[in-house]
Amino acid sequence: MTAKHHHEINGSLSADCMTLLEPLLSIRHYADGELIFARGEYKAGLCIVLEGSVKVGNYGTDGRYFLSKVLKPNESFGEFTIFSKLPRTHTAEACGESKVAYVSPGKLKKAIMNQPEIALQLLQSLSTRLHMSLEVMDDIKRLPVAVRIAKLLHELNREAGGLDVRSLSQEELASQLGVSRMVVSSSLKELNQLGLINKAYRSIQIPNTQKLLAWIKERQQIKDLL
Amino acid sequence: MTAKHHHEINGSLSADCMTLLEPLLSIRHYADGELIFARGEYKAGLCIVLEGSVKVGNYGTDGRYFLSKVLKPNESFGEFTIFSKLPRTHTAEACGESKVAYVSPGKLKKAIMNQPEIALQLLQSLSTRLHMSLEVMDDIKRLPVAVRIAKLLHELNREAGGLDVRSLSQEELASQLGVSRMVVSSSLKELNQLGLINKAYRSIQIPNTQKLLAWIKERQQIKDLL
DNA sequence: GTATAAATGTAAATAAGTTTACATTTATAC
DNA sequence: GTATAAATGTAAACTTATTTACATTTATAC
Repeated sequence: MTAKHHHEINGSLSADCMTLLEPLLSIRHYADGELIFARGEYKAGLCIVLEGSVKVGNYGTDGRYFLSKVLKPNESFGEFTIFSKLPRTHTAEACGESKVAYVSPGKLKKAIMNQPEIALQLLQSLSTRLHMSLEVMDDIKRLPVAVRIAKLLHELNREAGGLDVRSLSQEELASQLGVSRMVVSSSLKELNQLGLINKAYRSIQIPNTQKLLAWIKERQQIKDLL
Repeated sequence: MTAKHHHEINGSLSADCMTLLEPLLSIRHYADGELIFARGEYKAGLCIVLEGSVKVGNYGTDGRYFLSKVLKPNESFGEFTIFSKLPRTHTAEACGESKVAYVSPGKLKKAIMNQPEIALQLLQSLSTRLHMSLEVMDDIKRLPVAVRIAKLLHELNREAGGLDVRSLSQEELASQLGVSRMVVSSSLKELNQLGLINKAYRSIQIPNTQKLLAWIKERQQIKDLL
């Protein structure tokens, strides 16, 4: 991919967007594990993670937990409660001490009418996230778990800014991918033996990002993009 | 779900939105199977299906085809090429004689700045589609194929306006769900034996929508929304 | 009508991932 | 340091879906 065409794929809100939204925000603090929104609630509003993280997922009738995504600062959720009048379909909980901003539907819509740049920013975030979501769905359909784990690790590594992925349990990886912990364990063993990762207790290092990426690309099943 | 809260979940563009966008559209006709955009292309632009349908998917390096979605009139695609400057990640092909509208990035952005209502409409479409996509991903993680087929049939049936789903091969269903034709065949057999569908050659009828929905809800694994 | 192509049915062998169960390692609280 | 909890390793039994292979049914072109 040429430099000209290289763009970070990231669904979080840009600094510009945060500046534009700042006057609209009501800020709330949450303790670790505290409920932010529950599945089924009709209270609409855009939420933006400012500090800490937010776990979005659902509890099955049998008590099992299905994780959808762990949101980090500048990531938003709940757009559809504003623009599509749908109820909350996922439960959001603070993951560690967290600071979350809230924007009411009325305020946001009014702001968009006055400052359409806000809309452009939100459109960027939503279109990127839709795109990422569709890509992940494609991956689920065609890639074995080991490759999907490799992609997730690479992604987490990139987001964290090239650092090693500390304090990340295999349980969490499994939850994030929607697979069992056991298959994560054996896949990581495989990646480790190939020298693509260095695994330790609650920690995975990627010694060579390029090498990992090359390994993934070989297994993508579809033609590479430029 | 109360009437007050009932909303059709649908990612397509509203009639209002189509009216707003009308002056911006360049229209093109495509023959059956004709290429609209190929994976990797950088030509940005929003596309809206006006007539016929558009198949969005990708061809694997081994020739296998992975279908993402079949788009029907008033459904759009390619937003992320405008708002996120990403290349086309999927190949779009006409599926039968089709009429597709095209909006250039410049025109669309300018129109949004002048008429922010357009942005609200696009935000609705995108947030709904993101939401639907995340729901499907949840389903993939926790539901057996038979239930996912039932949900897809119910959805197709609803979209088609309560009619039977004609001219729908099991191959297409399999492609859409990303599973093999054989498991679709046996799942349909199961649904048929339960009296939830009537299947025939290239056609599936749903005799009782409520009954099918009830069967699905029993198997959703998570608490029903209201 | 008949031949052909498309779609569907079915079943055995295989593969991938889950579940269950328990051992082992590592961190942390006291 | 030691006890305890959390995380990880591993393997067998099981489940689900794929692959391969072929038979059968249905539509369509001639």
